[in-house]
Amino acid sequence: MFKIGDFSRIARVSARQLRFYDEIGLLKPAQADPFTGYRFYTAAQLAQLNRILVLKELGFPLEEIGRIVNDNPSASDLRAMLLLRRNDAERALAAETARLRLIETRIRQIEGDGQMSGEDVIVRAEPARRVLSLRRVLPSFAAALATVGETHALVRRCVPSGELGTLVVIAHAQEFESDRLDAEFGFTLPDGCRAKLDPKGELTLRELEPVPRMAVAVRIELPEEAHLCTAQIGRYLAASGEELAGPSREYFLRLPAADRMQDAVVEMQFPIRRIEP
Amino acid sequence: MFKIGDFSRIARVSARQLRFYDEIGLLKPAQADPFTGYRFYTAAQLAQLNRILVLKELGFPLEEIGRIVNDNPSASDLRAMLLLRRNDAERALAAETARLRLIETRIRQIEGDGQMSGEDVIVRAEPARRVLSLRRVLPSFAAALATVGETHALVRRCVPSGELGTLVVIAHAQEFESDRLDAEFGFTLPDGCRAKLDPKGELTLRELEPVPRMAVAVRIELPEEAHLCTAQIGRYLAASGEELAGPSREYFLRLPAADRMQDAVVEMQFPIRRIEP
DNA sequence: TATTGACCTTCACGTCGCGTCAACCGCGAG
DNA sequence: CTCGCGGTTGACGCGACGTGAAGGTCAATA
Repeated sequence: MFKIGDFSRIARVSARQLRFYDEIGLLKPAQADPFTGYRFYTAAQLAQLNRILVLKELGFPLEEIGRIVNDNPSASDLRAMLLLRRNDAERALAAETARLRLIETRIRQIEGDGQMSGEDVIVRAEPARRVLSLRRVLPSFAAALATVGETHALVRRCVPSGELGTLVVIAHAQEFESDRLDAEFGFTLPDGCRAKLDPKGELTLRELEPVPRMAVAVRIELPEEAHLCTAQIGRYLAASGEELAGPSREYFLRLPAADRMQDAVVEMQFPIRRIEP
Repeated sequence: MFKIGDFSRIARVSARQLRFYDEIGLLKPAQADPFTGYRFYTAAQLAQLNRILVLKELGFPLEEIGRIVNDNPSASDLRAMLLLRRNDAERALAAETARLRLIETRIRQIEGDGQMSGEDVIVRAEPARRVLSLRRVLPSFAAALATVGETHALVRRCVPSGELGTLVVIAHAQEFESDRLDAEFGFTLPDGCRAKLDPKGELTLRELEPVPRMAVAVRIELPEEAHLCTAQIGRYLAASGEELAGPSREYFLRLPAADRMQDAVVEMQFPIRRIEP
C-alpha cells in the first residue's frame, strides 16, 4: 500500500493526475480511508497505471482508455481501434507537416523580401458549384464590364430573384491579352434552385469543377488595380513553390451597381498545385 | 457594410467565430447598432480577417495574433516569432511522428502475436543520479541477496537516515551466467545530501549517467520470476525495432524486509536505442 | 507542547478556440 | 397577426489536466 505521494514518485506521475484519474473512474485506488479520505494504491496498480500511460501515449482519449482497460477487448477489436488511431495520427501528422512547410515558406519570404508579402493570401478548398453562364471573347475591359450587365439581365429572366447566387467571372485565356479577353460570365445557383433555361438563349447551365487547393485573395479596390492583388498571389506562389493549375475565377461577393465598381468586393481565386508533385 | 451573416458567408467563417473574435478584441466590427447590437463589418475588414486566418494557420495563438495585427511588428521581429513557431511546429511534428511509429509498432505486434504484448512497457528518459555503491562478482543469487543486506548496512553508516534514496542494482555482465553475477549494488542519494565517505570502505560515490530512452517495466513478483518481466521487455524490443544499449538497472521502489522479497516493487530499466540509427 | 512543514482532502477556476444550446428580440412576409 | 429568419447575449462543454485556496492530518522537531 502506498500513499498517493509515494505512488506518485514511484510512478513518476503527478498526484494531481492520480486524483483526476480517480475522479473520472479511470484508476481508482485500491483502498481509501473513510475518515481522512486518503487514497491507498497497491503495487499491482502500478502495472495498471503503466498500461494506461502506454495507451495514452498511443493517443487514445482517456475515456476510451477506460473502456479498454475495463472491457479488456479482444485482439481483433484492439487492432481495429489501433487502425482508427493510426488514421487520426496520420492526418495529424500531415497537418503538422503542412503547417511546418507554411511556416518555413513565410520565413524564406521574409528573409528574401524583408517583409511578409502574401499576408492576405489564404489557401482553401473550393467545392463544386452550379453556374449559369456564357462565354465570350471580348476586345476590351469596357466590353467585359458591359457583358457583366448583359449576363445579369439574362440570368434574372431564368432564375427567381432571391435564388440568385453571386457573379463569377472565369478567365479562360492561356495568356493575358487585353484585346482578346476570353472570359466566362455567370451566376452561381444555390443547391435546389432550378432555373428555367431558355433553349435558344446563350446561357448554359454547367457544373464548375471543385478545386482542392485554391489561393484566394480579396480585392476591394477598383478592377483596374487588380494587379496589386495578383502580385500578392504571385509572390505567394513563388515563395511557397506552387504554380497555377487552371483558369482563375473572380467571385463578386457583393455585386455593385454598374457605375460603382469601386464598391465591389471581389474574391480572386487561383487554382494551385505544388511544383514537382 | 455587411451584417454578420453576410460577412460570415463571404469570409467562410462562422458567425460564432466572428462574435468570439469581437469579444476577445481580435476583430471588432467597424460599427455596431447601439439599439439592436447588430454588428456591421466593412469590406476592408475582410482583408484584415484573412490576415488573421493566415496567422492562425501558421499556428499562432489568437492572443499573439492580436498583438501582431495591432502592433504591426517589424520584419525582423516577425521573423523571430516565426522562428519560435517553427521550433514548436518541429517538436509537434516529431511528437506526431513518434506517436505514429508507436501505433504501427503495436499494430504489427498484435498481428504477429495475436495480442498486445509489452503492454506494460513504457519508455522514458532517466536523469543522472548520484549513487553510493559497491561492485562485486558473485557466485549465486543468494549471495547477491546477502550483498543487498550488506550494502544497506554499509550505506546506513555513511548517510543520515531519512536522506537515503532507493536501492539500485546494476547488472554489468555482458552475458548472463548464474554463477558469475557481475553486479553493482547501491543506494541513490537525493540532491544536496552529502555522505560521509569512509576512505578505507568499499563504497564509492559516483554519478550514474543519464539515459535518454529507457524501457521500463515494473515487477511485483518474486525475483525468481523476473523472466516474465524481461520477456515482456524482449517482446517489446523485437516489435519496435530497438536493442539494448547498456547495463540494465533494477530500482527497488520499495525496499522489502530481507525475508519478504515477495513484497518488493522493482522497476526494471533497460537502456535502449533504435537499431540502425 | 507547540509548531513547523509535509501531506492530504475537496472545491473551483483557467487553459484554447470555438460549437452548441437556450432565451429573447426585431424585422419583413404571408 | 403570426411565422420564421436572423440577430443578440449568456452559459455550458470539450480534453487533460495545472494551479491555487481553504482547511484537516500526520510525523518530527524545538
